[in-house]
Parts: sequence; structure tokens; C-alpha cells
Amino acid sequence: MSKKIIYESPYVTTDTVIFTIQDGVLKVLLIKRINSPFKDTPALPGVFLLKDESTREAALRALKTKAGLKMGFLEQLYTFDSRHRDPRGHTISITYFAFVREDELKIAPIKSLQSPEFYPIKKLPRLAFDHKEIIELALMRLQAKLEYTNVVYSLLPKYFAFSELQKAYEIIFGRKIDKRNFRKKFLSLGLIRPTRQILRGTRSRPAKLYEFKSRKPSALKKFF
Amino acid sequence: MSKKIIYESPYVTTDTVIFTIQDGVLKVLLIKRINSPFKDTPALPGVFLLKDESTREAALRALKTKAGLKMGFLEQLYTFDSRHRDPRGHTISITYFAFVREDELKIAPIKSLQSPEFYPIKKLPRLAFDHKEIIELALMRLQAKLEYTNVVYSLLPKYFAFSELQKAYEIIFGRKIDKRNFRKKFLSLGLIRPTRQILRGTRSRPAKLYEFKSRKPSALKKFF
DNA sequence: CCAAAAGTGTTGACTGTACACCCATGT
DNA sequence: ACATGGGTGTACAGTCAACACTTTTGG
Repeated sequence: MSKKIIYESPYVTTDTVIFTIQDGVLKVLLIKRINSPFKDTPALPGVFLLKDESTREAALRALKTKAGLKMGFLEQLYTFDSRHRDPRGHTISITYFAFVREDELKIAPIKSLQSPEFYPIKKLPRLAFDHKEIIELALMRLQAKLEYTNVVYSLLPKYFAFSELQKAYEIIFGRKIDKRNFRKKFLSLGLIRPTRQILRGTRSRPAKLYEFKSRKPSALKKFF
Repeated sequence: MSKKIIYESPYVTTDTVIFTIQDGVLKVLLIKRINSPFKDTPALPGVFLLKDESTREAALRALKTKAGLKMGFLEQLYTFDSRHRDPRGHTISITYFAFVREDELKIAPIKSLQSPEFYPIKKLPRLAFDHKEIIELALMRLQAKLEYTNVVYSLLPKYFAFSELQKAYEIIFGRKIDKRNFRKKFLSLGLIRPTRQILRGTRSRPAKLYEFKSRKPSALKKFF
């Protein structure tokens, strides 16, 4: 029945890619490693799995203890298991990713913090382990997500101008989009509605503010 | 440096969903478990990971030893880690999936076989662990793959009639497709070319046979 | 000659894309 | 008054879906 299992398990870790937009640039959250291997090298926040801990729980724990970030939703990205990805021995990493709005980026001052910082994705330093590869995959998934789902809402505040929405898309895809076409297309999806709020004080014409009808993830038929 | 790691790792397994089309029906490969838990219950072929074995290698080993199937390509599906998915203790499973053509289904007679059999996906028996959930996810991915990539080639022989191609799509999506529109759309993708081969002996008009220009996986811009 | 599947085009609706000017405010 | 970003419509091209009849063979 519950016979003792004789196989020797590999080490199991999680690593998480947190994206945000800051100063008009897409950034990822990295910490500085305080131990060998790769001491002092930037890396994704990750931890070893504890007994009976799910990988998602472990990922949230890593974000909280190493980066002071309290996240809700995380989506599983991929499991990395190349044989020599960790010099400490056979180690697999179940990776997650998520996006946060700038105004949610309250990094709490905890003692265990490991110099968390957001780095522009265009200018990443040399990273520990295979974390560069993980970030590249996460970026592809982020773009795919924007095309097929309504997840942009997690990058925007409750009330937002159309131009902010468009800018988020432009930053993540790295190209300009036509204003009129974008507005038409996005409105036709029926995901957002105009509000009575108006954004003033911008030394230009005030902008009508919109809000998402729902802030639950849902898949779309077509997008870009 | 290489300090001894003190965390206790969960058990690590792999499970694989192999799809095929047989008798005009989509089927998955299952084995019968020979040990507890879930003794004699159908399950996906899977194994515990060995020391320094990659999860993909382990998945291939499971297919070979438990089902006598020698596979090439496997694609990672998802990592399942619900806390109580395995009564033997904390166990995560990295899952894979693939499709094979009927004529590749040479199940080799190996002593270790565990009654491998293909089951119609519409009439699955009660399965061990969370394997039903795994199969459901794999089916969704299979359908998505057909929409965005050229992977159908792995379900078809080298030379095939257009109607065979269409039937593969109809079976997997579970609905009829218009002959003329399908032909136009698929030809416009430029993935296949007509050959000089002709399929005769069908008591109806002979069919021109086509072949894929390339049998490497590649992503398409648009599809269905 | 009959049954069976192969093969073939047109139309209308919709979707995506390119493109340029006026508007409301802050300074 | 001017600088700044907000807001709007049209026309063309490409794509998708609906739809029915003729052709070629085997039996």
C-alpha cells in the first residue's frame, strides 16, 4: 500500500517573473542573490519547495519574503528541468508569471528582503541560472495573453484614459498602434465602459475615463 | 558553496497523454496500474523521476517500458501539484502530450508492459489520480495547436488525400467543416503540395495525394 | 447505370488597415 | 495664441461563411 518510495527526487524550486510598466518601459522584478551559487547576481525571486507546499504557494512565499511583494494571481508558465541548470545538483523549477500595476507596487520593508528591484526588460544584466531564458518565455506568454484575453486590466488602474490602455499595448508589443483603429477594435470587444470621470490637469484636452466591466480573466475570440 | 540542502523535496513524476485517431475516433493511451494506489485502474503512463533524469526522458521511458511505445517528440503540457493528488504523499507531476499516427502505433512486446490500450476520449473509464483533468487540459491544447500550428502533419501519413486532412480536423474539433472552404484556407497556408500520387481502389473517384512541404513544427499567423 | 467520394467558384458580410483633421484645455 | 494630447469617419482590401453541382471511378 503506502510502500516506501525508493526513487531519489530532484530538488524542486519555483521562480516567478513579475512584469510591470514603469516610466513607459516594461520591467521585471529581480532580487540579488545573497548565497552561492551566483552570489550577488540578479535573479528571479524563487525558493525551494517546502513539505506539502504547492508550487504556487511557494512562489507567493518567495515574492513576499524576498521582494516584499504581496501578489494575488499567478499563472503557471513552464517547468524548467535541463540537467545542469543548477550547480547544486539536479533541480527542477516550476515557474510562474504575473503583471502588476505600478500603484500596487508597495514593496513592504521586511528583514529578509534581497534588494528587490525592477529592471527594464530591454537592458537586463547577466542573470543567475537559466533565468534569462525564463524571462524570454514569460515575455512571449505575456504578449500572447494580451492578444487572446482581457488581462490588460491588471496593468491599469480602476479608471483609465484610452491612451493609457493603448500605451500599455504599445509598450509590451514594442510598436505604435493607430489611435482610431485601436479605439474601434477595443470598444467593439465590449470589455470596458465609459465613466463620468474625467482626467484634467494635463495641459491638453481632458480625457474621458473608462473602466473594465469585469476584472476577472476571460478569453476572447479574436484580438489583434 | 555546495551546502547540503535541507528542504525535503516532494516526489516528482511525469505523466503523458498520447493521442491518436483510430476508426475515425480520437483516442488516448492508458495503461492498467499494477500497484497500489488505484491498482487495476486505468491511468496515464507515468513514472517517478530518476536521479539526474530530465522529465522528458522520464516520460519517454514510461511510454517505452509501460506501453511499448517509442516516441520522438513530446511537448510539455503543465505541472500538476494539488496537495492531495497522490495518496502516497506530496507528489508533483510534470505532464507531456503528443500525437501519433495510427500506422506508427507499433506497440513492442516488452515484459514490463501494463496492458496499454487506446480508449476513445468520449468514453473514458474512471481514471487514477487526477488523470482525467490532465487529459481534459491536453485536449484543449491539442485543439489550440491545430489552430495555430502545422502539427497536423504528425497525425497524417506522408501522402494523404485532402479528405483525410479534413477528417482529422473534424474529429478533433467534433464538428463538420465545409469542404470547399477548408480546401481553400488550407492551401493558402502553403504548407502542403500536391504529388503525382493518386489514391485508387476506393470505389469512388480517385483522390490526388498531398504531402507536407516540411515536417518540422512551425507556428502560423492565422488559422481558424 | 448506380453509388460514392472528389473536385470546383461566387457572393455577401464582416474585419482589418490606412489615413488627416478639428477639439478642449492649460500655460 | 499656441502647444498638447483627445477625439472622430471613410474607403479599400482581405478574409470568412454559406451554398450545389459536375466528375471520376468501382461495383
